Amino acid sequence: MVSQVNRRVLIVEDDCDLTEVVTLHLQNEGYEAVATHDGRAGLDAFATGRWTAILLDWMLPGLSGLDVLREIREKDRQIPVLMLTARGEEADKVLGLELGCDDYMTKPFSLRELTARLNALQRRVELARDIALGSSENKVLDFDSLEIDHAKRKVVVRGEPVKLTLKEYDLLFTLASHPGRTYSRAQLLNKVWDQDSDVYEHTVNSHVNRLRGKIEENPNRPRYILTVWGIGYRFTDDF
Amino acid sequence: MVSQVNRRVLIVEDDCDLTEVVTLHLQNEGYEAVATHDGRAGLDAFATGRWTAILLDWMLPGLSGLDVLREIREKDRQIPVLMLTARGEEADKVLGLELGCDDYMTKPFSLRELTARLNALQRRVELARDIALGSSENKVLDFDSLEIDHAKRKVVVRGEPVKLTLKEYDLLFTLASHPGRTYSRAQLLNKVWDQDSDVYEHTVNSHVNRLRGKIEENPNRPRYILTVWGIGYRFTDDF
DNA sequence: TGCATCCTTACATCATCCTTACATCCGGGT
DNA sequence: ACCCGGATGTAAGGATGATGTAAGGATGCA
Repeated sequence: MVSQVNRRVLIVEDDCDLTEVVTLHLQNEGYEAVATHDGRAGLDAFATGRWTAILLDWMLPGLSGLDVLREIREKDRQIPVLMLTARGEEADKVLGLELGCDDYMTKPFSLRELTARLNALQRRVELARDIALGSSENKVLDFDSLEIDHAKRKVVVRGEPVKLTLKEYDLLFTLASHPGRTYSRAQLLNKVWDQDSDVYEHTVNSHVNRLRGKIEENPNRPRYILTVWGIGYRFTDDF
Repeated sequence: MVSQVNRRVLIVEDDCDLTEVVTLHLQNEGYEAVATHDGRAGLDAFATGRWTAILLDWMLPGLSGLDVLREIREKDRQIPVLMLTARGEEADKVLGLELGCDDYMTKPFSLRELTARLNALQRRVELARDIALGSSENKVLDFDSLEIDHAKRKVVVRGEPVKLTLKEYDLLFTLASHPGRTYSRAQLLNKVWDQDSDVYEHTVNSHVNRLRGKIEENPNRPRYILTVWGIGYRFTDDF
């Protein structure tokens, strides 16, 4: 599961039964969730600025959901807003989305889908923040003394950068992406080599051999790339 | 209306009638839209790196939409993906969203809602990019003996100002903006050259060659602009 | 027209890859 | 325990295709 550090959702919805269910469910999913029951209270809560997302009902007593959305967007263009509504009218959805909400769900909705959509939204803003902060978006596979930085296609073994060729790298990355999973030579040919290149399966052995020579301490007693006799190869899952 | 500069959508959907309608509609809305009709073609198109969003069908011949999503997310965690599907199953939606798509629509859908959701997604990433750029714009990239002043488009190497042509500068800046990241020639063509200029990939080599001649001490043993064999080029990150 | 820049082209050079041949290992049957 | 056949390990070299390089013609702008 993704790191759900400090996701705090403000719920603005007048139906108390619904808010209770949603609140509990989101709390179960690791969110901090607080409900308010009309637009004014919602805006006051929003003003505290402690929220990472907002769940906003369309139909509210007093200020409408749209009014609330508008006021929110005047102050904060960034915070993700997911609107809820009993109406399924296309025109309403379009209007809501154009006014700056990020997603739109029609009642009745499934709690799991609500959570999933909320998660997707939170993931996106968290990603954006990470990038803005400069922490690279690199996916780095990190095994005990073997690191694979896929964005840079760089491999470091026991502290030393290692120069791998195209095929060597692709082969390693494919295997290391699913530690413990066994790939036949044919499967590796399909993944690493061109689809229709007619290449001997033995070629895989050859490349595995050179790869081991570069990343294993004892190539004849490999620790990372293991042979599955009669089947193929797998990356170890001893981590 | 928000600045709709260069929104380019890649559509991956096997139903040709549908893609045609969607393509036309999106073009009407100011998008550049191109359709591919199976997963493999979609991934190939994705690899060019010229898209700002992806519209992805769940059911595809060959690779499934989920497979495509997975491969896309391995390479790019950022690009917004909107999934389309005939199924309305909650479990599917949840799965898709958890695997990293940003929104999910069930067929049949309204074109206006599709556009609205796509707009909302694009707005969000553009916002994120603006924020990210705001913090790094006008920055002077300063490598050990190579300075790039982007506001002035001036480059100084080992104390000496160097005169670069338009393309040379754009190429250098693109690469140097993300040290360590590898760009394929196709990606560089898309970033540095006009989108639809049909230029040989070898042209990139040619420019890299001249650029090296101007900024490298030993052009045949480059220190800044490195070749990634079989892939493309990258700016060194040895700083 | 003159100039700078760019794209193409042709050719040289180089890294990588596939193959090949042979050694070694494994597992099952006797 | 031994042997055998097939699977795997190993290393080297030529073929292949990618990249480096330089020159010249095309293009656009002053």
